[in-house]
This record gives sequence, C-alpha cells and structure tokens, in this order.
Amino acid sequence: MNLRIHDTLTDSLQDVLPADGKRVGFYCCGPTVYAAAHIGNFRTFVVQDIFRRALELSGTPVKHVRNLTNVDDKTIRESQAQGQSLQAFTGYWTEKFHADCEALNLLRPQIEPGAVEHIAEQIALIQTLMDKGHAYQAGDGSVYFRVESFPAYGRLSRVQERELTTATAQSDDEYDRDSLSDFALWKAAKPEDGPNVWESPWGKGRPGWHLECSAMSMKYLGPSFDVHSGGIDLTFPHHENEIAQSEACTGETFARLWFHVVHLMVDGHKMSKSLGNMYTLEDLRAKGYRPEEVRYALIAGHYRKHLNFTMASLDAARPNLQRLAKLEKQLHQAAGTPKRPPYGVLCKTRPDCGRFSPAFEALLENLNVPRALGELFKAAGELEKAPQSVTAEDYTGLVVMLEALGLRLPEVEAVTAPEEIHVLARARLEARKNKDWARSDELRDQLSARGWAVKDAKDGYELEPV
RNA sequence: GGCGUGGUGGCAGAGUGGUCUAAUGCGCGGGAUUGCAAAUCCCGUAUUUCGUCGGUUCGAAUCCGACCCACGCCUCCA
Repeated sequence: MNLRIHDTLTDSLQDVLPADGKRVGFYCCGPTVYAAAHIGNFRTFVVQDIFRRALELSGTPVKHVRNLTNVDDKTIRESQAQGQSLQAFTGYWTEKFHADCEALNLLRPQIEPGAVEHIAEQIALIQTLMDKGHAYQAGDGSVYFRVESFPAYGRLSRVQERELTTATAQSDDEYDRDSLSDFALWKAAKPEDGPNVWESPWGKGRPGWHLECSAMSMKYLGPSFDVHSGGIDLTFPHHENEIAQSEACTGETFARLWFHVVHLMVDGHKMSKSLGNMYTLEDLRAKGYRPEEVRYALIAGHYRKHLNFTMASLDAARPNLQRLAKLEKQLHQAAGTPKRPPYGVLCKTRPDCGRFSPAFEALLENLNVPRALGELFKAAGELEKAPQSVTAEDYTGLVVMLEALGLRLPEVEAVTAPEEIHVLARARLEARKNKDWARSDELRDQLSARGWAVKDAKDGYELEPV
C-alpha cells in the first residue's frame, strides 16, 4: 500500500511515488530565522515530518530539503535594530530553531540550505529569466517577474480573478512595477539595508523572497521533483510565484505534487500578537509541558483541517503518552524483550505491524493521524485485555507506529529519589506498619511538598516525581 | 466586498449513502483495590442523535437547496 496525499495542484488524492524509482525528493519551505518559531510553524513541520516518516517506513527513501530564510526584510530589519550582523543574528535564531526541532523529535532534513549562502544561484536564475524575457528591471532598480509572460500563472491557487480584484484595490503605487501582479526577483539596495547588499548585474541589492526556494529546491532536487510542501498561507502568492519563475526558467514541471498544512488555531482563534496566543515551545515548557506532549497535541487533528490548540488538548497528551509507554514496556516483555529495532532498520525491513496494521494504513491514507491514533488505541485496548495473545508482530507494530508518529515516550521506570526522600518514605512505611495513620499522612504531605508522590506497594513503596 | 473551509457527546476528534443505536482519546460517574489515597483494573457515559429547515433516496451525519453560526484567506504570516 502506498502513501497517498491530497495534492493541491489537482485537488485530488495522489500516490506519492519517486519519479526516479528510488527516492522521493521532498522540499519544505522552512522558517524565517528572525524570532522563535511558534507552535503554528511547528504544526506544519511536524506534519511534514510524519509525511517523511510514513514514506520511509513504508520503504520509500526520502531526500528531504528544508530551507532557512536568513535574508529578507524581517531578518535585515531586526538584525539592524539590534546592532548585530545579519549572520550572527540569524545564526542565533537558527540554533534556537534546531534545538526546538530536536526537542520535538523532528527528523533533520538531509539538506538545510540557507538563502544567503545561495545568492549566486539566485542571480543565475534571474539572468535566465531576463534572457528569456520573463523579467525586467524597473525604474526603481529592482527586477520583477512579468506574470503576464507566464500564462499558467494561478494554476495552483486558482487565483487569477482574485488577484485582479486585489490588484486594482491597491491603487497605491509604492512599487514601480508594470503590473501589480508582478513580483520582485531582485530588490534594489535601500539605505536601511545597511551592509546587507550583494553585487549583481542589476546593481546592488538582494534577492526577493520567493526566489530562494526555486533556486535551492532545483539545485538539490533537480528542475523537476516529487513533492513540495508548506503552510496553507504559502499557496498564494509564494508557491504560485515559485512555480512561475521556476517553470519559466526551465520549461519543465517544477514540483509534481504539492500539499499544504492548514493553520493551527488557539482557543478558537488564529494566533496573533494582540490575542497573546502565539505560543512558542519555550512558552509551553515554562508552563510545565514537555515537548513530546506538545508534539502529541499538534498531531491530534487532521492536517487539512483547522486544529484547535488549547491547554486542555495539551493536558490530554500526558496520560495518553504514559499509557503508550506502559504498553510498550508490556509488549516488549511479552514479545520476549527483543532489542527494539531502530528507525533505520524498520525502514529497510518494512515489518508486519500485527494488530497495529490498521493504524499504519490510516497514516498512509492522506496522513490521517487522528484515525491512526484511534486505531492505535483500539489495538492497545485489545492487547491490554489479552496480554497472553501478544505476538512479536504486535510489538514491532507498536514500535513502527511510535516511530511513524515520532512519539517519544516518558520513562516508565521510577526515577531514583535522593536519600533524604527515602528517609521520609521509610519513616512513613514504618508508621503504616504501626497503623499510625495520622503520622503516615503527615509524612505523605511532607513528601508531596518536596515534589515526590508516594505510591504504596505490597511491602514497600514507590516514589515518583510530581 | 471577493474566495474558501467547517458546524458530530462536557472537551478534542474520526466517520463522507446501508455493518453509525456514530471510532478513539481526555474528562466525568460508578465499582474493585486501599487505613484513606495515589497508581492500576472493570463497567457506564451522544433522549433513533450528527447547526436549523426542507428535498433526493428503499435507506443520509454522509448527496442537493435555503437559512443561521463560526473560522480562515484575499498584505513577503507555517
């Protein structure tokens, strides 16, 4: 069974297959590194991560490229405002981004190109477009793509008419373009750019935003590649422009399949600064949530629907992950405690998933994670009720699902408590043996005040950090 | 104004013509267990009900129409 996904271009489900028969070329629009990415950004990246995992686990290798936008209006403006070099500024936020990705268990793309390191490729692309008559330099010194010269414009977002009405509404002539639909390929230097300008055949300046993705995707995946993905808002104009400039340049189909992730909502509304609901991973960690819980909450809805992110949805993650952790341990033992097969091995062996097969199949059908979770827990419930029927495939299947969803599980073994805590716990055990319940409860309160929960066992106790 | 998406139990969220008296999770209620708890386990948890009203059909949460409501996009926002 192949992975199928909703293709924006054809508005239909399409099999995801590598054109070269070997591996799927996969390009994702990455973050602009000028501030901490918020959980909305991460919803998109997590969905893309699951897409990749599902493909790889079903036996199709993926060449994953995700760019870093490290030169644009925002990065330049902010770095200037903070008196830092563009490189130091974006470097800082790139590191932060990587740390968040690691915490959220996102597979690192094999290639993560930065726009500022690919100026030459972008200039070359513009030159070709100039030579072919698809671009022109305007009076303001900037170079623009002539949308009119590309008849297929609007195919992805089906946007022709909308664009016209919007364009006429914008009577303001802040740009010196021939048509308001035309977009910048090269932006002429302005005083506020400071040192962040580059030489080009059209004078000093810097590349337009859309161009970097064309230049870098084609450099690393070829002029025509399998899958391109991003947030829904990028459909227009970003991806439309990417298609126009790339295909006008090469004459070949750019990406063959596109999928877009619908926005995350917070408490029923879009994230915005004024509502104060633009959470970053750090914000949520400060509230006591773990990254794996955030990841769980982010995948709880289908990627083609708005997902309403709430603290309640985050709270639901913890017991679910704990249940899975326990199940994993049980199945591992029931299966004879084999070595847990690592991700890479599972991708090569494409194992039988036992009772978790329906869960994996749900994933292959347009990345239906909510249904996959439903199937996952259904199988879990069966196995919890009939532990004697657990097979090796069941254990492997659970591991496959955990890997496919990228769920890291909390450690089920009790964390070792410091001796002073054990002293209290032993005293309580003693009090209980003497049936001194008042003293026992007092000691339990003391333990609780120090951050430890005590659970009574047959002839002892267990300690757990709260 | 233009375009679009969606309205399913306390919450989240599957299900897109019949096996739906609607998956799954959280939550909640009851029970077992416990000195009391915690943890764990068991059971229950949508008044033929899926925004409202009509229609199509042997049959609809699922198709069609109208209406109401919510949300989103149309600005270099994932």
